[in-house]
Amino acid sequence: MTEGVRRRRIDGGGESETRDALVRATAQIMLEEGYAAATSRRVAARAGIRPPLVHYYFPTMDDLYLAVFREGAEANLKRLKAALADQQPMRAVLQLHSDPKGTALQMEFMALSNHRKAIRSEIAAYGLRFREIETAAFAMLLGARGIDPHDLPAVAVSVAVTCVTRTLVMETELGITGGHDQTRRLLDDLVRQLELRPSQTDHSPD
Amino acid sequence: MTEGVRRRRIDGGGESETRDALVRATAQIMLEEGYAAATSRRVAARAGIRPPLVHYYFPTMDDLYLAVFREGAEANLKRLKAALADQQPMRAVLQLHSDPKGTALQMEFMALSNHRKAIRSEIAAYGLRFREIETAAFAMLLGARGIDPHDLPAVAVSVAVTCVTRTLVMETELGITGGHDQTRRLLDDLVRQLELRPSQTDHSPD
DNA sequence: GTCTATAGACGGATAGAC
DNA sequence: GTCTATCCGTCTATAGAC
Repeated sequence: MTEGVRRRRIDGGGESETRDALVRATAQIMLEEGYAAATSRRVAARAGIRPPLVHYYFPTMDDLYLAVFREGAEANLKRLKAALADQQPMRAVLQLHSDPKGTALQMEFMALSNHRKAIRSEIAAYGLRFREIETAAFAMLLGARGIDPHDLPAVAVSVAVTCVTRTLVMETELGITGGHDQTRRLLDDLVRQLELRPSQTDHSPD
Repeated sequence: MTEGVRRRRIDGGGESETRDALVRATAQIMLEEGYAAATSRRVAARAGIRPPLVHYYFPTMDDLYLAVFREGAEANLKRLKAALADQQPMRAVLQLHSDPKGTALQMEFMALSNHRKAIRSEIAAYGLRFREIETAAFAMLLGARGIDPHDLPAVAVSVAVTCVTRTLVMETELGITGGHDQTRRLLDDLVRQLELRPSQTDHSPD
């Protein structure tokens, strides 16, 4: 198996310990100090290697950023599918959406995509895939409840869940939490209609 | 942050044409290419001056970023107050929240604040002020409609409006628009209760 | 107020030894 | 695969002439 001079190993994870350490280090730095701090020298230091080795695994920094995004996105889609297979899928999905690290990383990549066009399309593609899967699952839940899609479209629930959870996480990171509980209750009112509880426990005082 | 040696004119706008041009240029570059592209050299070029002059008006780049944020925030609060005084306040507020440029700039500053702590507290303070004003106004509208704050808290409406509009704008920028119309309808259902249309103003309890 | 010149740090990326 | 050494570009910021 001969390797081209310029075509280096920027493929999927699990093949090289160093490569995986680099991806992990980059994600951590992006989370802690923002994407602008994830320079080749700093990710190398965090991963315990020398800077030039970064370019052995990732010819350009964009390749590294894309690897971080792709592996995070793939892991997230796996988590989504697991959540949708949960006994209380809505509870599990809301919990997944409310993960602070996932949201923060997503924000960093959105900012990055502002001047790295290669990353922008990747984010959009992932966002579409995520929403399609979630919407299909919600549609089934709504259908099982006999809810008319015209009254409450599954895609609207998916979008609304994304909107509320993401913004609440961002504000919480900033230190703003006023009104969050009340807003979550609003979302719960919307979302409770989709939850088929195993024991139909009703604890909502109407 | 270097403190004290040189105290230059980094105060409010309107006093220097060059200073205002710098602030405008910085905002434009942040919008078009992201905050990382708003370097001293590039904002100088866009403003038609030489790089060192940037530091005459703004000792550090953080000072410049803060000026951009402060002036944008102040203008936005003015717009909010005008919208709340509109005959159809909810329509006007929703329109204000849906401004793509305002949202995009806000996102850039949130990303910036990740590793520029001085900016973080400024954003939080502005966010709190904005929400307080909006919530107070919504509370009056809800009260005029005789709606129990326990059923629909004004602060929850304010948060929900922020959540949905901001996320929809961000997704639209990315090229994702599926489900947006349906979600807006959902928000409208929530928000319509607050709108006192001119044709219905004769019905005002309390 | 605006400029030229430049210091000094940091960054991406490559060559080539081992 | 990993290293040392290095090139070259860009950045923030300052000094000082005008």
